[in-house]
Amino acid sequence: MTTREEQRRKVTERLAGHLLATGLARTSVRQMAAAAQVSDRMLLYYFNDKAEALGEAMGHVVAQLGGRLEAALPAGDRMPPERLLAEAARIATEPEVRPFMALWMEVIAAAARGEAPYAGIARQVTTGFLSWIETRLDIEDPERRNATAGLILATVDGLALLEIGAGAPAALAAAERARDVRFTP
Amino acid sequence: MTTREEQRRKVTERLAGHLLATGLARTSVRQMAAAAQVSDRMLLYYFNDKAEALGEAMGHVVAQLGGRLEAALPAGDRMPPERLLAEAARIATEPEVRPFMALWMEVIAAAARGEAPYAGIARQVTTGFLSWIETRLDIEDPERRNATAGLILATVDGLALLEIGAGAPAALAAAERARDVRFTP
DNA sequence: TCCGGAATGTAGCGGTTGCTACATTCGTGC
DNA sequence: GCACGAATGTAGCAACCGCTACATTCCGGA
Repeated sequence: MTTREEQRRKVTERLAGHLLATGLARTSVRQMAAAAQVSDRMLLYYFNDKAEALGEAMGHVVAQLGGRLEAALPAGDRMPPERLLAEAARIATEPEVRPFMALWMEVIAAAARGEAPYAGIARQVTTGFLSWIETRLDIEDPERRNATAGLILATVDGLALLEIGAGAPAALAAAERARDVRFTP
Repeated sequence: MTTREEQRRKVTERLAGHLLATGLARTSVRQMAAAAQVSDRMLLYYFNDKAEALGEAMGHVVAQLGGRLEAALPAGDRMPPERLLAEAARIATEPEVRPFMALWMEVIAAAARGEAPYAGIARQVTTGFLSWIETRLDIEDPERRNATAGLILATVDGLALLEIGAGAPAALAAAERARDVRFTP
């Protein structure tokens, strides 16, 4: 028989996949249980409540994305903001990364509306992104580096947002145009 | 006795206010009815169903924002993308406009998740924003003008998004940094 | 072999959702 | 004054929500 911890791990992975595939739309306890191939009764046995299950799954998703980002653009070599913006836009529009961005939009929106687990998650992920960007910027002044990281993150997130509202071609054209951006000084 | 059309108009206005004040969180039929000072039975008498009521209210909100944008930056005088980006960022962070941006984020997220009335609304509003920006850009080439408008919209929306995830000060610093952006050529 | 605790199933609670059937009140034209 | 349609209230439906009480099954240790 599989122990509770094992099942919890397995369910977490399946839930993460489910989130990436369908977003936050199908996250009722019964729907999550079905996606994890488990009865709803058992889902709430493995996790104390729905928020814990969702939080665990989101954590798994974030870790996955973290690894992917690290692989795509290893830390260590710093670059000017123009190049980092282009790289970030490129990565964010990769087919494998786009489910993450879509989910990310939903989390942000849920956080904006103050839904319980999401506000904390959004804050945590945002600061993670910001420091990821900052450690790759070759800007000396910390304040300017931080502000620039914010602007780059805003632009990349905004491109994902544009894709939702105006379609992929428009977003792609705008991402292309982002290559013409220069930061002064 | 007030006729159905009158009530419908009044309820639409109140619903628009409710949406701006509380977002999409409290949009069950009963909650909307309470906000409109009307019984839920009557709300569904004035409108055929919930989607129609929400759509009407969102339309009212959009029209309101449209007027505000027109007043803040009248059409007619075209400007370089750098200045328009700065102006747009300034307008989007005005206290009176921020409820619109917050609601806008939620609509986009709902659209991303494919919820019924929101996908259409998001598309309509996005193209409205894009053309608003385009008609104020002094770029000759239509394709470049369109792509630039998309990038400006993405940046402004992204700043609103950053505010949710990282707080107002970080978003403000990034918005400030957006003044240093130059477009080439 | 049996016992105890972990794992699992069954059933259902109280609440909210969007929506509607039915009855009643109301104002107006005749 | 009365009839008729518009306007409104009352009550409730079936589906879903998160969660849980209770019973049962299962397996390892004594």
